[in-house]
Amino acid sequence: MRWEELDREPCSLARSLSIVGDRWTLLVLRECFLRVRRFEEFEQRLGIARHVLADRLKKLTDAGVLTKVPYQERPRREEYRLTEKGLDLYPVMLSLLDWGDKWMAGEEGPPVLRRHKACGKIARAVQVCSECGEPMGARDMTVEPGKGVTEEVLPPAAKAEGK
Amino acid sequence: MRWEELDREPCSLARSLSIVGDRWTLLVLRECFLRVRRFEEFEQRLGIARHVLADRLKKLTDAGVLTKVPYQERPRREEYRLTEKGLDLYPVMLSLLDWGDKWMAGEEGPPVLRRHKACGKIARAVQVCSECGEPMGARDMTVEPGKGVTEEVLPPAAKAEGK
DNA sequence: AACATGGGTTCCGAAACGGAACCTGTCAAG
DNA sequence: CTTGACAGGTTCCGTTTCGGAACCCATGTT
Repeated sequence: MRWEELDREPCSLARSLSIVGDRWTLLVLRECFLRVRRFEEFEQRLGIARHVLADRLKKLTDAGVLTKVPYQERPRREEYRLTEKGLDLYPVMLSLLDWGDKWMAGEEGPPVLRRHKACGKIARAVQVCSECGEPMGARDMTVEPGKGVTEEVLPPAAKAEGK
Repeated sequence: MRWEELDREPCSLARSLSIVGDRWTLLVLRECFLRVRRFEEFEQRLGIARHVLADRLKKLTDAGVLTKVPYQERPRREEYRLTEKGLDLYPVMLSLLDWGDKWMAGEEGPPVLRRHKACGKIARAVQVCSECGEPMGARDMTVEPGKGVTEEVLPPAAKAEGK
């Protein structure tokens, strides 16, 4: 599996990682969700090398995750904003945040708290089934090949389990 | 922000990424969730360079995400299994899978389908609030600093919003 | 003795990264 | 009308990391 061809792998995880699966991209997107939008502000807050930042912003824009919107002409300046596709990455951020809160926080607990506007409480996310509303854990699921994918892409152990 | 110090950043996302935020780690973990456990099988299914695989497995084991369990003595052979900490990464996998299914699938739809054992249907995950059960979207949340974190870590736009 | 097996380690050239310097429009000040 | 500032990059160079192949090692089989 080569990195440049990840986006054509028959696996949605691999395809997602072709966009967000590197050192910096998800940190850039964290800033986007915190409403950071300008090159300099990304750079200062992240301490990322400028050319790496430029490259990530370009890739995210090309991928349709961010979009450049002008905020002044003469000289033309543009800022980066999340598209719908980008906003849809929120569950990814949230699940990583929750995992970090649970497993990587020290004595002091989570460094940043998230409050749910609807109920006003500090909350974490629970994943439930889109069809029945019951919780979805790692071992509550079976996998099966979709269209255009052969059985072999799934390892024997995973296939056996579906039977 | 230096890569080697990511695990001490006051941000659960950064801390999570210090473990899973590179090219290969989440793909290795995908295989783990598909019940792949042995060095050779990881290598063959992923096409990863052997020393990179050895390094990732060691780091995941050191981090407590995987554990080595012997499956034979003489010669001693060990396989890698997900710990509870590792199984807890399922929401991360699932949210990346769902995003890829939605945004990166072509004409043919998602390459692999996930069926929820509880209801028997092909399903995706929905994130709901652990406190009130209502959906949690990107703009349904506000952030506030936790213990030991000063206001400055949050950008002005994010702070203004909480008011 | 020769070969196979599982799980690595070593070595080398290519790619990605970190840090600093430099470039490009535009405007404001001296 | 030169100088400087600002935002947003690009270029260059030395260090890490990666991809690919070769090699190592304990054991068991032919």
